[in-house]
Amino acid sequence: MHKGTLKSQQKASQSSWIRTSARLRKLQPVPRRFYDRDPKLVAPQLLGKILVRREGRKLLAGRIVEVEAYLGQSDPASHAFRGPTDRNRVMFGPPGFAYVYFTYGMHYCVNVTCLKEGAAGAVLIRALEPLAGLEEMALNRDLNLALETEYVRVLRALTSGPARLCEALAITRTRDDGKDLASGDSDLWIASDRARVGEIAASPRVGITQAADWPLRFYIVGNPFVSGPAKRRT
DNA sequence: GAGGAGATCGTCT
DNA sequence: GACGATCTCCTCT
Repeated sequence: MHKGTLKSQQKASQSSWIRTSARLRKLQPVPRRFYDRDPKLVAPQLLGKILVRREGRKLLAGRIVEVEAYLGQSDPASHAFRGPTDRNRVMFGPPGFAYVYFTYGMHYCVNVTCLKEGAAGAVLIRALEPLAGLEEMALNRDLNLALETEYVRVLRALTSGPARLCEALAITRTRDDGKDLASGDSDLWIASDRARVGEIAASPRVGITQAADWPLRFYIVGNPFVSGPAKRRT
């Protein structure tokens, strides 16, 4: 996508969301039964849903544009492959909850749990298209959205990656691991505005060494907020 | 634009 | 003690 096009489209999208942010507060969370299925089915249908963070009176929100499915104890790449531990305990609980883990000594990543209690599927949220609370997200990421010349680059860097989006939405293990994402009473939840999603593609998951060729990464084709180099985004 | 290396610490073996 | 569901910066082409 042309940089100018991205900028104008995003600004239009953002302003329309600011006008309708009251509507966001009224959106129903995606119900728990949605997650009570095979992560392979949940993952592509999670695209287009909205991850919402409440920070006091402010709402930070982004549309999910890239995910990965992890199949639990049948998946060598899953943290749950070797059974329950202190770290992955949430994955073995009921569906629709946040599994937040810490990796590479400095990053958090967030999953939503799938399948009934005892089975450990999850979907990793890899990228968001920012919709509301962009200034707060930039602040959380220690980035500056005010620089006109840097706007497009900074905008894309806000939430295009699993650790980036966690930083933007201030998601940490201490604060959010085990949080109910299917409840509007939570300060972190997933909502649906029934927006149309474009073409969806599947590819191998990123950054893993086991089951590295399983096509369990799903993303919206052509969306500029999908993570990774341009050749991986389309 | 592509590729490589360093950062940094929780988790697991 | 080794590794990792990552990101950023720097160098090279």
